[in-house]
Amino acid sequence: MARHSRKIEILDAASRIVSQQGIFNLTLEAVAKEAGISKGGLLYHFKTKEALVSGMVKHLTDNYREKIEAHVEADPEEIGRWTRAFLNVTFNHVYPNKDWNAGLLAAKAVNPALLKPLHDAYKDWQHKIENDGLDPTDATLIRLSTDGIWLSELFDVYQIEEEKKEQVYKRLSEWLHALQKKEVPFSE
Amino acid sequence: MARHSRKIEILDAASRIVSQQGIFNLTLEAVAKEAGISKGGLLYHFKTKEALVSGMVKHLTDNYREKIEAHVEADPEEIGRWTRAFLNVTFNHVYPNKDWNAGLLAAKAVNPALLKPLHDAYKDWQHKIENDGLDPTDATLIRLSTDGIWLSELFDVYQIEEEKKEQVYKRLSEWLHALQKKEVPFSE
DNA sequence: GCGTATCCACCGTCCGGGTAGTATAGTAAT
DNA sequence: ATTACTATACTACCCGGACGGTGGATACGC
Repeated sequence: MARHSRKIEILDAASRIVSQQGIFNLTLEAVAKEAGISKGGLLYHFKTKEALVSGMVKHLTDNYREKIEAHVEADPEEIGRWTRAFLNVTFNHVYPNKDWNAGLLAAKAVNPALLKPLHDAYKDWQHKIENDGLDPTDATLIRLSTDGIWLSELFDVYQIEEEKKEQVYKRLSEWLHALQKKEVPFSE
Repeated sequence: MARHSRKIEILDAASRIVSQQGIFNLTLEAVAKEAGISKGGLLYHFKTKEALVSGMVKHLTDNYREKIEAHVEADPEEIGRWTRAFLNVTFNHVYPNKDWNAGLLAAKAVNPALLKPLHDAYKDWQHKIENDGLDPTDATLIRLSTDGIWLSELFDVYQIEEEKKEQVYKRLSEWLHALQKKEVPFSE
């Protein structure tokens, strides 16, 4: 058995607890139980609670990064690559997966500085999106709408019907397609 | 002295603690101290911690509602009223005020069901925005971008320069203005 | 116009329960 | 011998909530 995958099992268990039972139930004992491990075993892998939460953020950031990079590489069209990757990955992978939110909430509660890996990823993407061969402000707006869907669902303020959700996604994709036509020269 | 304003002072104190020190420091004692009151006095006004957080959500929802309604009433142009109000109020009042976030985070942590007043407000606004005399999908996109700005800043994943922020706002306003021209018949 | 009863807004303390983290002793596989 | 744990016990602390006050304002009876 890949022994080091145990760490990821623990991270997943922690995420499940946060998304199903909330931050205040993220106790070391609860995580140990959910992961099918003893408290001592948990502390062997993560020396403090903060280290555990830090691991959650790193884990989700790595996954997010991987998915976006894979999408960019598989995209035959150069213009709008990053914006398209961000839209599609966020909408289809991140957004429906409640556990992504758990890391955010846990970090924000325990110590916001732990969000740094995610900040760095976003700084990177924002830069890529602004230099994606599209009008940078329009590309940024597509990014923001996408985040808006994700994050407003996190607080259950989305309040948009399932059917409209698809329409929004379609409209965003079409808009992105149209933006390709009025190409903006790459600035780098 | 308006004695019942004391409740609002307590709510503000609680918000300050959450936004400056995080959820885990939102203890009754800390709130009491920040509000310049004793713990017993605090419990007189809010019988449980949950009641306190519930008060935070209600307070911010009421403020949000008032501001949006005032904006709608002051708007001479009928088409796009609600979308414009949502954009302007969120961008200029809610978004720069960190304390608005505190209520969200506190409720999500303590008991997500406490967010109901805010859900109801959003449900209302979303309905108004979809029937604002504009193309409903485009209007929804404007709403989502606006939320995206607000909420991504909450997790510090905004990562967009100050200057670009204004550009985004301007682009959104222009877009809204352009949408007015290709009017869509009111559906109600 | 004076005593008194009630109520309001608030104070200070105490207690039971829970939690992070430490310690320690042991096990099984490599 | 080291790694990767299990199991249990213990400490030191903290927090929510209950409870029993208290001074001052207001209302009521006579």
